[in-house]
Amino acid sequence: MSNAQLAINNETGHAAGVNEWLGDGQSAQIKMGSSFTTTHERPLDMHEHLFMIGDKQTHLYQILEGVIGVYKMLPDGRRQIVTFYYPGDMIGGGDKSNWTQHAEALCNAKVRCIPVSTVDTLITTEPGFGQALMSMLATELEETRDQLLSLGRKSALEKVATFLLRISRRNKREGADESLLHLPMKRAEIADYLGLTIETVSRNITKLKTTGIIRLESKSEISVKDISLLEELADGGN
Amino acid sequence: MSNAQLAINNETGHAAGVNEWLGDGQSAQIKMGSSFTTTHERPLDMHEHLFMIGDKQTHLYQILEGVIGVYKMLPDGRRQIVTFYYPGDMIGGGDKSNWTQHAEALCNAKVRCIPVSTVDTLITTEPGFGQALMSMLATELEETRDQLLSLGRKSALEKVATFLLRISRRNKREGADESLLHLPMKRAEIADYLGLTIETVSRNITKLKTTGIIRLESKSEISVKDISLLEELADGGN
DNA sequence: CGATCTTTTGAAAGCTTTCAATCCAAGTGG
DNA sequence: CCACTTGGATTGAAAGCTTTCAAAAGATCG
Repeated sequence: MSNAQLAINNETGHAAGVNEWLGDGQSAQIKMGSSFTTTHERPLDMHEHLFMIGDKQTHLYQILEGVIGVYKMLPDGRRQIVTFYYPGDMIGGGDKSNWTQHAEALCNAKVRCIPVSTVDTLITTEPGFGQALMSMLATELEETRDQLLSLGRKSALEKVATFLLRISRRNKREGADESLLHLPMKRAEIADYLGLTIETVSRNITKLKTTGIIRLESKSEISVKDISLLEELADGGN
Repeated sequence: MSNAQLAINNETGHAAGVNEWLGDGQSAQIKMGSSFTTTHERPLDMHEHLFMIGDKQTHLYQILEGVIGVYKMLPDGRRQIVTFYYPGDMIGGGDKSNWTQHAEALCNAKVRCIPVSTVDTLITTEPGFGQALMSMLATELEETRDQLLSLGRKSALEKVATFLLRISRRNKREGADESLLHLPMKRAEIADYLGLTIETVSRNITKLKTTGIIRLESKSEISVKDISLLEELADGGN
């Protein structure tokens, strides 16, 4: 059970243990005491919605493949992506009966659907499961607060640097190359995540490229040439 | 036990039930099964820190009086306040052993300190307590995501309007006058919460005043003259 | 190879910040 | 009781950064 998928959206490196019960995505079953509960997988095409705001929260989702973007919108169409979920991450865990935002696949994806009733059962029958869920929420809150710092106080260049660094760190944590970043999402989605426009994102990626800090292998493939410089930029270099 | 203090930082109106165990701030004891655990209160002067980043997380705190600001900083001094905690709110509940941000009293305040060991005990002995904590975290995550939308996608005027509206709704929820807003914090703290400068906050409050949407009774006392207009502004008027 | 979607680049406009000065309210001391 | 001091809030003008509008350059797909 120890593999990269064990991470629960844990940017901070916490070993949130929800997957100890939910498995690593290879099995379709969840152990509950001595019995098992069957879940089902759901494939998602690029841009397909997993749920929309107001939908009844019937399941928790574990990302198996691809990346899911969760976002909020203003009535006039402005959009803010609040988080990207990667394989191994769990979506849900709150106590709301309805979703309070939209979730859309940013590329072809696959999720495991766990009925909320199963989750409720696990909480009462499996000691530690509730704690794991709590830990997951706490980690997510922590990351969201970091993002607040980015959106509220960082310049466009710093935001982009922070974003790339976050991907680099995720790679490192999962044993992948921390210098080779894959961006599964479009510039528009990076922009909506960083509170910028497409053009500003593009310009600042170009700036990082010109400075020699990164290299664009392709539009969605970036190699970091100088991580320490990137870190300095991301934290408001000092 | 049913009073305004029951709210757990619940902007969304959720009746998170942690205070069912922790009481309403009038008692110094917590019921644990048939026994009680004693906690202690701690008064805080204006600008006194409740904890600093990196400090060991020894207690959870329940706000009894005043307002506490929780913030993060960049190495060069830029600050982002991630949330304001009001009476009835709980600080903590994550699973981190150390605080990941600073907490400072914005005015004279008082908190009840609950040892983490007590919390751990409550989680295992009091059915429902863990759920209540989880609910609290979920609500906080939700609010933080709303703030992301503000910081990432709203104009300065919209941010200020949203901020005032949030206070108005808190008042309403607690049975206070939704049209008379008391701002316990300085402009500088509003600015650090909204990702703006003091001057921009001031200018936009003036703008709201000039438009007749609000009236400044004093520097920290605002009366809302047209709530629906304020709401329209806050949500990106359409 | 043409059509379409995405990214990049350029130039002007706009909004927020920065820098500076003034205003205000509260507290202090004579 | 009235200057005087002080910290905070407001207002003004210029600078700066990001957005907007527009167009060109790349990709992708049939």
